[in-house]
Amino acid sequence: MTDIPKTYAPHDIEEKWYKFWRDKDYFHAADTSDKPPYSVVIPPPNITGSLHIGHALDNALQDVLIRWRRMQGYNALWMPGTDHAGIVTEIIMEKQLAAWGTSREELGREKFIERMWNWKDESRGTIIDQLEQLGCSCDWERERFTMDEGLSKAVRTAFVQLYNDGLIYRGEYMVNWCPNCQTAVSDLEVEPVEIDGNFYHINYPIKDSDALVEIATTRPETMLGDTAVAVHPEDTRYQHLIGKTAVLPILERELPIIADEYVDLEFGTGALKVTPAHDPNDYEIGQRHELEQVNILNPDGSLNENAGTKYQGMDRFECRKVLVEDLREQEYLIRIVPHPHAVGHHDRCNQIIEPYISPQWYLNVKPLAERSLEAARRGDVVFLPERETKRFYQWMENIEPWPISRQRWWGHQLPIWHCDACEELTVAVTPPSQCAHCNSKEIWQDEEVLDTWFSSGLWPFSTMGWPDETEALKTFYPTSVLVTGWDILFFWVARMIMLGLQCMDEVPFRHVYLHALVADEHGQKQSKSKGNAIDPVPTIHEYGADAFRFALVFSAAPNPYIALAESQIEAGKRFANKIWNASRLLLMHLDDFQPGQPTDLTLCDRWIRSRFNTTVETVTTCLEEFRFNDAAHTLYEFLWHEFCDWYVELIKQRLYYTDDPTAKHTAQAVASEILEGTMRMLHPIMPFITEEIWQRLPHEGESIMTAPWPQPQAAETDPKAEEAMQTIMDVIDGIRSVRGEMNVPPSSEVEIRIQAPNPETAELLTEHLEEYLPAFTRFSQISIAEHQEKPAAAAVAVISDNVIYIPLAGIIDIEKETDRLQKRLNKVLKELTGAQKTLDNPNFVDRAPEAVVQQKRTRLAELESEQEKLATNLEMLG
RNA sequence: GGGCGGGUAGCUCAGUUGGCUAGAGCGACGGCCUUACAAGCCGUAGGUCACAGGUUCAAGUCCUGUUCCGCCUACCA
Repeated sequence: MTDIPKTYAPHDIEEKWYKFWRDKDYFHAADTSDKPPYSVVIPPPNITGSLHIGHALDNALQDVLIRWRRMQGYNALWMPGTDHAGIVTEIIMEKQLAAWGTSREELGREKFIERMWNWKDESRGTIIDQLEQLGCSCDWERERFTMDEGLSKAVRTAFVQLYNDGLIYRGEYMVNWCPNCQTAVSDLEVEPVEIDGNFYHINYPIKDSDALVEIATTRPETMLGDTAVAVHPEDTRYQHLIGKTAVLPILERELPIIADEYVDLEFGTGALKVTPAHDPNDYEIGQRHELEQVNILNPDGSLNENAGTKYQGMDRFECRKVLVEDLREQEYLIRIVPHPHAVGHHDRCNQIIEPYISPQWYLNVKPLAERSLEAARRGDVVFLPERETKRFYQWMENIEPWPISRQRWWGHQLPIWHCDACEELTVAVTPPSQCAHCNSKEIWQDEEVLDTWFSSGLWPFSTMGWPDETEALKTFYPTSVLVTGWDILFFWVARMIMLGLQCMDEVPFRHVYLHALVADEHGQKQSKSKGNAIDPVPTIHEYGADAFRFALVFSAAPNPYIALAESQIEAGKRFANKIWNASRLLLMHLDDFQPGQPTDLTLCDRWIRSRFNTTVETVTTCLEEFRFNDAAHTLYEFLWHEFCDWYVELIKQRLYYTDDPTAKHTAQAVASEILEGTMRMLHPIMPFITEEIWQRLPHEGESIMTAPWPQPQAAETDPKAEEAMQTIMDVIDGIRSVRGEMNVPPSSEVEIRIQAPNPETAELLTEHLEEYLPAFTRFSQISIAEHQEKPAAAAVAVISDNVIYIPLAGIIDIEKETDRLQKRLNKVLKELTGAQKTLDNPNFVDRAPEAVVQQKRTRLAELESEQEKLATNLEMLG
């Protein structure tokens, strides 16, 4: 037992235990079991990605829940897997190809996809390995990938169902087009970014007159696609122009001047150029007035033939520059006014999005959203923290059709076949050999792929084998809780709820816990470019997985952001070391321990058992309520500041020196029992160190992972022991405080005289203090009596109605002692006045609960006693 | 424009349905290498809980307003 290293070295044990758990198959949850089910599906990380701190938090919390429920006796499934992450992954690959001097077009679709799969196979291990390093107890034999065969079938099945229900349709509308990625994206993928733009004021001549109308635009190049000018119908400035025709500068296209209430009288010049093909509002106006749509852009963002020969082929931003110069030269340009405004950027590549009309596939989510809202309102799914419910409602209530097609290659190809013969569509789960309408063999599959979030939306049931009716689905669906960051509530959580209700007729999870995003220690978002990101892997290496996990869980308050400082991880490491060393001490004195029930329990034994019992209750409640940080905090406080600071110190006497084998045995038994139980409670947060220590302690079973979660034992709650210990600890603190403040060196032995007017207190202190005190401070002799004479030149501490005298001849400084006591007295007086005032108020006595009043009275009496004793002693100092 | 969250110790943050003396980690200061731990131990200082009202016997906690910060959402060219 003495071969335990002095400091905790995480690396030596982490790998060992993880392998042990896996070999024992503890992570696996059976499809059928007598145990009640508990299930969580992992938010699948990008298969080609690596673990960042947000993942670390997310998965640490899931592992806490899973390990805890598993210990509670649930058949706990943590379903792992990865996501193909369509566009981002493809962009990274394209960059790599460019570096190799080639491109996806050059390779062709088939070769490109082949490369993607190779890359996927190579990099899969990275993120999985990182999750393992973190200690995640995922059921690895169930690992899934969004593009594996089963999940692909699920995607096609869901698509076909939705199509047959008339919810999927194709249409040519205005979409957010990313010229860089050359695909449509949904509203959610567009991030408005404030830029320092300009307002370009331009004169449009009125046909057959010298009059001009001044318009203002932030995107002058779109004028090449203008097909009207609009004013507000009640705008007196422009009444005379309505119905007339303006002439587009440069292209000289004729533009009807129309009246539309959309136009804001106050904004700009009040006259709006209308570009139905390149602005969502103008598109609507165009629909209302049956305006022509002139598309001036190619998919790559360059200008097409409709823009005129001069501008054709230019990129849109280059065109803007040239065009503005031309307008200036031809005296159409009036002025350029700086105008900061938000412009949509693609969240995956950060390039400016263009509104663009193109044929896309849409999912009409409105009916699914209504069902989801009903389910949420009924409480079938509960959001935590509660404020997230409102966000969910708000988004669901204002939901727009979801454009689900992407003009990319990496992803699930639409299960749609076009027929060259009859031009009808065949939509099927399995590839058809002929057209369903005319039986022609001249069919080909649509080249587009689905939005990645479509397959992610099926994740809670596709991973369990849907559309097959598997045992896993029967057992584990709906899952118990989904744990993820609030930033993907709409992207992912909302879609899973909609698709879960659609495909499974039941919400995918009962609870959604939306945790914080991790920021740095100053509340700044962590990002690689800022250089303030904490990288989990080196962090685990430096501090250990347990320390890192503890820091994450300890910080996981229900806030939108966590400011995680390196110092908190450091604190986690120190905590691990504390656990290690407390265990080390105990283990060094367990050589002769024969497991068995402790017999003669002393006061402190009963106290620590009672405190442990309370801790079990608190921690369990915290976890039930997803208050992870409170759970961690409670355990930290108990283990460090109660068990280590007091209990362990108190039993050293019995462990080291006693000749009484029963006394020693009791100390050994209680201490190991408490530590063992605490390790079990701490296991979900710090799995490795707790297993290592648990294995060395007396225990039942082969792993802490499968050991039962501690149950509160009502019989061990002992308020009397807690009260008595509290009194003793207060007295000890009083003595320590005097010594500390008077700078009495720890080595010097002082005399202690305690006046305890209450006979019960006097008896308690007489019985225990002499025994307990040596663990905390040195003294030559101690006397406890109901009355004491104050020795000359003594320092004084007042604890409730007890007075502690410490004669300090030669050390004591009258002035310093006077200051010290006066300061205490002031503090007491301040609180006393307040308490007196409260109790003098008849309304308080009448209306406050009896317990609160009684509490206040007790406190007042205590304060009066302290005040009196402090005053007397001050007087004696002269 | 609409909505949400926040302002508590030098820093980062806890503070369950209003009710004991507002707490923790880190940092600061003073003292200790006491055979589990200096990644430690002991002690000390530091807060008119953003501001102004209100409800209540009682407000960091509930309500109203003001202000500052952050975020989400939205079609102002």
